[in-house]
Amino acid sequence: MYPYDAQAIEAKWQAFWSTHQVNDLENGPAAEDKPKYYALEMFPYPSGDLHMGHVRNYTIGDVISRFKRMQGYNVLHPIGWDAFGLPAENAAIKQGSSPAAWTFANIETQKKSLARLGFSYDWDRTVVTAEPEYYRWGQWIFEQLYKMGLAEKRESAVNWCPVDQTVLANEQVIDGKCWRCHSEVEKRDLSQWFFKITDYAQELLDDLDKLPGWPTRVKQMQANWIGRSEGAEVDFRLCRAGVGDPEGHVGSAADADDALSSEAERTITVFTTRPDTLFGCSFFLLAPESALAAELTEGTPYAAGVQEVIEIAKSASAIERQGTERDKHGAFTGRYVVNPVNRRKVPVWVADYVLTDYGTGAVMAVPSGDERDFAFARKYDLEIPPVVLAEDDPLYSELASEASLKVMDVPWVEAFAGSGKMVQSGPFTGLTGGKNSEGAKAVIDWLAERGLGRSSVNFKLRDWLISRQRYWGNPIPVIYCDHCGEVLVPEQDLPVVLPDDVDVTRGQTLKDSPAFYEVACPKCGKPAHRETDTMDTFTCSSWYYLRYTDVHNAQLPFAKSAVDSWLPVDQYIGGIEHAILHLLYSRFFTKALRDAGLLSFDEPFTNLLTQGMVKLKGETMSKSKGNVVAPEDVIARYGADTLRSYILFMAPPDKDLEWNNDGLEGISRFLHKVWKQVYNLTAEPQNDSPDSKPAAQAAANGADPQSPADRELEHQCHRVIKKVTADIERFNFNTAISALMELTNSIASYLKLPEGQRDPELERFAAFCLTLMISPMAPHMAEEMWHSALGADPEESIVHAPWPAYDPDKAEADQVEIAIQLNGKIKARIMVAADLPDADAETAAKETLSTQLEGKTLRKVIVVPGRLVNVIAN
RNA sequence: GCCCGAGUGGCGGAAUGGCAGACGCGGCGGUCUCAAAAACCGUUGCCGCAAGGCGUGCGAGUUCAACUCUCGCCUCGGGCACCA
Repeated sequence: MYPYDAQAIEAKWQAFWSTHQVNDLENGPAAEDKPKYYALEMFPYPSGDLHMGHVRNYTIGDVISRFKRMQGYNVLHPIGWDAFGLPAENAAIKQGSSPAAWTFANIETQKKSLARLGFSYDWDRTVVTAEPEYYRWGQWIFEQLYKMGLAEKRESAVNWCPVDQTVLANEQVIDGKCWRCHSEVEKRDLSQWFFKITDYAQELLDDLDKLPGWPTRVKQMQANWIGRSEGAEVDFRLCRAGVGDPEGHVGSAADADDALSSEAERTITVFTTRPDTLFGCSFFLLAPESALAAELTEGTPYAAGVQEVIEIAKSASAIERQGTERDKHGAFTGRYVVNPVNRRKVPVWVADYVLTDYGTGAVMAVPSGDERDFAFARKYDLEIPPVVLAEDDPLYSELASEASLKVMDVPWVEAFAGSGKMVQSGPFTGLTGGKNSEGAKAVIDWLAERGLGRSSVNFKLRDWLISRQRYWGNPIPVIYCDHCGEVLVPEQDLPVVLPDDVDVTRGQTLKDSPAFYEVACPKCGKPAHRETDTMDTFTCSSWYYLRYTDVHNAQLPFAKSAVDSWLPVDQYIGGIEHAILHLLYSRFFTKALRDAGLLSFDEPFTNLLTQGMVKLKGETMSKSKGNVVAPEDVIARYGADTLRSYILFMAPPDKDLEWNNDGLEGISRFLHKVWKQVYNLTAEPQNDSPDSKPAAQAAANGADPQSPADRELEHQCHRVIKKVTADIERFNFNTAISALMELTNSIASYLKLPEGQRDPELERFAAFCLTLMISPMAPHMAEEMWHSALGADPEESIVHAPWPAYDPDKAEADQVEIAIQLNGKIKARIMVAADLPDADAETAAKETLSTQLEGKTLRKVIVVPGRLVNVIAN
């Protein structure tokens, strides 16, 4: 035996794995009879070297990959880089270099670190999104989506980050701030490219049910984000201008008749989830910045009021967004609409809490049933007629059978938004009211019969804004021609290559590269210019997992046969921060590409593991806080195997991990112990069998243990194989390592026996088990022991060794300790045979408790085999 | 406000409704050593000399038996939030 020198061993085997390409996927016929397994970790963004979060993510994926390989799967385990994006530009500006130089240098750094950690990637399948071989196909996919009507350019109010000088998708605005630089996001009206993810809103929601292997938390977050609401559209007729009282209060039915009969004005449709409260609608609201509000008030004395609300909304947004209770602002427009259900004439106001881009931008206000409308009505002194009441409300007994509106104001301090009984609601009075209630359905039916409304569904999800006014991204393959308009770059001209003559350090953009910008129209040949926006980096990461299956394809982004045989990803692993962003976009891409006929599955990731963060003293590690533990420092001191094992052992993978240097010492001690034991176990003089494969032989033959100590060690080996196998399958890596520690403790006891009393075959078997089982976590050390202690074929890697099997009989103990309870309280523990019949266990328990049972009446005896006997007596 | 999680020794954490605290860290005691480190051995939930008692955020309930299931709270973490 020689001392465990992690640095030397790790360098040696990393070189071996690299030259022998042990982790490359065998695509040959030999692999065809093996089941496929696609293990994937979210690829890194190359911003500097790897941090502990990466190490955790990739260690988990590596253990799963190695384990599955040993179990006989054909494992696809690739890596790549999400290489476009703003940080590269910012770094380039800061350092006076180029985004490409910075990015590719970081990729080299990370590549070395990944190799230094011993991760078993198929390096032949690496994908880098900033390389034309990859982004070409991103452009191609854009064109497919365009042809399907899923990509379009349109004018819209969009999120604009003034610091990063670009627009942002809804998903990239967190609490009103830019997800990257945290500056306040503004609204701007711009013409931008969108992917129509909303076309898939319903399917994206429904198919969450097809993902039992995803954490409920993530599914819940996506469901919230998609935000489906069921309800109805209701048509309100706008009264002719000049009708109504100037106060802006509810008018009479006669007024309404007058307004409607004299001139059929336009219809304004609203969306509501509470059609059952329609009778309680006492005013009507428009978003202040809506075109309709401007149109209705233009040239009237009310225009100034509306303008004021718009100003308030703009100026106060920063502060008010932070507050829990935002003050509401509104103004009367001078106009009225007619409530279709009772023909009451209600005033139209603008209110800053009405969103332009949800529903129709217009709202029927029911102050008695909606908190916001209630607050607005109180502030502007508008009527609050009660229409849905809780049955224990004192008002209810008074109004239970009242069909017409009598009570115009509720005495409450807040709105009642719950389920209750409908009152003052004409023919619907007495029905149950509430979301999706019988009353709501009855009102929808009534409206639908008369053509005044219809059931409807709304989503919070917005289309995905993919334009970015930045250089370092995938160019949008579109040319603008004065004659032909918007023209796609012909497929044979792809990729549109990102030019390298743009100097971002001088604030240049793609427009400043004439060679890029000035171009002939592909249709008419006349001078035209290219789109200068690039695509959101999330478009690059929405399909990289497909490209891995067919990285070198020069005809297509991937062959259908390749993705259909490898996908969906069996296990995806990454951080919770992508619960909505990347994971929602990727699901959308998969569905869109399926509809384009490019693949034939519905969901990209069957199982998802969201790993917890690595923290130091309760805080997230970050360079700016200066509380970073650098992986390279830990590797330099202890080696990669120790770091990997430590990170697996300290916490279950989905929980946050608190960094602790003492724990690191502990795991290091454990690995040294394993090393020492494996060499001690195999140090016995061997029976001169140089040619055979002793390890495999030991496993096949098993041992023939004689002594109780032999039987105990053998049992422990089988028990631990069973446990470690089950634990890794459930990703309980921490308890898998605990079980291996237990095995080393058993081996330590066995090794205390004098040499003559130990069975060399059994010792080899124990060494064999320990080495194989630790190999997914500590692969370098395992590989060294596999060869130098267990005598494996010098050309073969432990990567390809089969996972050890256990004998179910031997995995169970012969003797077990059972608890003897009297009335549920433990009184004694006794050793019995594991297969002791219940009747005998009962007898043994009664004997044990004989003195305590004296003078008592036996009521009942419960025997749980192998665990306990509970005697009930009094 | 709404929706998810999570609360177990000094610490990280274990427990298909069946012996709470596996495993590790730390602590204490010891062997070896001139000494220390390393290594190894023993011990370690709390109170108690002991017998024994108390213990999984709090309060009820179901059960022979509850960390685990049910109901009602408390605290912490996360997500969403004027979505009609």
